[in-house]
Amino acid sequence: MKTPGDTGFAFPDWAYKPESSPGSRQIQLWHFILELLRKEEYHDVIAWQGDYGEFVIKDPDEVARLWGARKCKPQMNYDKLSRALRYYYNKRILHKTKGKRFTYKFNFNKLVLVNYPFIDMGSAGSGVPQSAPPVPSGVSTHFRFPPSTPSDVLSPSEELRSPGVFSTVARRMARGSVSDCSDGTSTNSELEETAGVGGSAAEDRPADRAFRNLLHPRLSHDSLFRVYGAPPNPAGLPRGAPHAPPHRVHPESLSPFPVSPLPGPGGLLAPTLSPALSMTPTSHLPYSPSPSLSPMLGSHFSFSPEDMKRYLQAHTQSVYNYHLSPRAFLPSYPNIVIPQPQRPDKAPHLPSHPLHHAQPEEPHHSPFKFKLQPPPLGRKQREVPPASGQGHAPSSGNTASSGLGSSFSFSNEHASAPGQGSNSSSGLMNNSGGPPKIKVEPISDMESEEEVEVTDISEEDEEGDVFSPPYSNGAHAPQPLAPTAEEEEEDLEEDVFKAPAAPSPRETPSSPGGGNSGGRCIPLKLRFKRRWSEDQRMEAAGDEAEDKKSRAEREEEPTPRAEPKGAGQNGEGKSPECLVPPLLPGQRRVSSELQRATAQLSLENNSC
DNA sequence: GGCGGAAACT
DNA sequence: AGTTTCCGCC
Repeated sequence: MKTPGDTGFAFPDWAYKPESSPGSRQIQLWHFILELLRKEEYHDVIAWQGDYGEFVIKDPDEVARLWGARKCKPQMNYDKLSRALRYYYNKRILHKTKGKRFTYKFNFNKLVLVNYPFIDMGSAGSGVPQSAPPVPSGVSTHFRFPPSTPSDVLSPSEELRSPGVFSTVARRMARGSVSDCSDGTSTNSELEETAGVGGSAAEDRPADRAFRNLLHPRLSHDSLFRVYGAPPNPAGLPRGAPHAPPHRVHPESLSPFPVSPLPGPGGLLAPTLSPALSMTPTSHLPYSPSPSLSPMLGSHFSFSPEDMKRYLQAHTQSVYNYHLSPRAFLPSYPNIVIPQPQRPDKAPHLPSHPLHHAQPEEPHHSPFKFKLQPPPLGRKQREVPPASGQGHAPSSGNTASSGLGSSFSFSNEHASAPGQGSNSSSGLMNNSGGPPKIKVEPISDMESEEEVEVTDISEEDEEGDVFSPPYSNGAHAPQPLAPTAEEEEEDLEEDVFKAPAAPSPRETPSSPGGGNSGGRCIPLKLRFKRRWSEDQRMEAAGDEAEDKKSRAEREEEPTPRAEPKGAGQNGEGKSPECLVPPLLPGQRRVSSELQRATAQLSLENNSC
């Protein structure tokens, strides 16, 4: 079956970085989960399993303990942790794999969005997201993203996403920032605390040691994506191997790939195949390393229309192949490299020093020059708590340099905006408080329009929600089924996708030809931003569809009212999975759009 | 075990 | 906003 070497699920490294969580200065649970998942030491407590993004918590108590330690919440337990996890359902960051205990699944698409609400390719040499899309490791191909420099765009402070694989930890260590917990010392974040933090003082686990290993730059840019592949670690540690060893890792060579090593997945539960996330090449989609990509591989991108076009197309394709949502994906990763099936190991840039924590990686500059959205920097950076240092309170965080956490947050417009905002129960929805919100059944709005309607490539259908496979028949239009619930999820992604791509007829002031009205580069950004906002607005208006509660508030009028939510949530019914056939047409459309957009962008870019 | 409302906390 | 805590329900 697949290449043994690359087994494992790889999430983009940004996914592992706490900093990447938008708006949160502290590590978020999903980040933490990801961290644990990527470490072999914890494979006996939590491990990938089944489809891409699916993981099982083998030892709930331990996971809870670790989480509690991390957050300095000694009383944490699985019940609480799981509640937090459940909140992710609404956000669509996570899904529960039904029928399997303690098994959840990440929604990669969502994560992308969350992390890159504004995708920026880094202007002037700044960064492209270094992260990588999930790679179908099974196939030996892996993506390679051009490393980028966060530079100005996102976080000047560099913290945000460093090119390397490092997580905060590394950075922290490097800069000696404080950890969130009491131990104000250097703390290596993550796991370490486990040992020394919250109550369970040093337990003396190997974690420490292991932890350190984690820091290794094993994932250099190139290897990034395969993240869990088999790095220089043939020893037998199946790094992120998908299979779930009952205890510790076994070198066994189970099917390395996420296909579904576990029992059950096969056909039993539909959930196993989550189209959206599943990168499993074998599974539903024929992943074909599209040759088209090859040309661009490695080479850097130039903004010429041709390149752009090709590039985007390639991306599109690849995205589709991987079942990723181009919307989210494309813009993010301009230079995807998909190596032919070969040993991933050959990555050019391997970790130079196994033990060296420092990240060697130097940001390569990406050739890209435009940035889609200006990073809303600033804003909350200031929040520097009086480092109390001890206690258990989550103090500190990062003091000095860290300001970046916020960089990702949506700009104000979005923050409150509907597009995403949907969340659960909390106060959001009720801004307006009393007035009953009317829920509009959106039905098709978003797609109808101009842009791309790649509707579904996206996600969720886990059991219906993850991304639906392409319509093989070309005949079907996207989402013939129910435009309802699941569909709207995609909107989010669409936004992303659209934003950059489409020259909006209406709003974009900049004329396609002249491109910039006025300020060259900046206008572009603004344009995107506006565009984005608009899209969101539109979608919001229309999509509301079922989103359970999330939608309630919509963006209409912001009325800050602290009202205890009315709770009117609609029952959410999960639709049984419905796989949608592959959409070819959509794809095509996308390409067109992309091309057009590309052209426009190119022009503009040039002007810059 | 899992879900989700509600309130509180940071 | 993102949990944390508590709880009733299935």
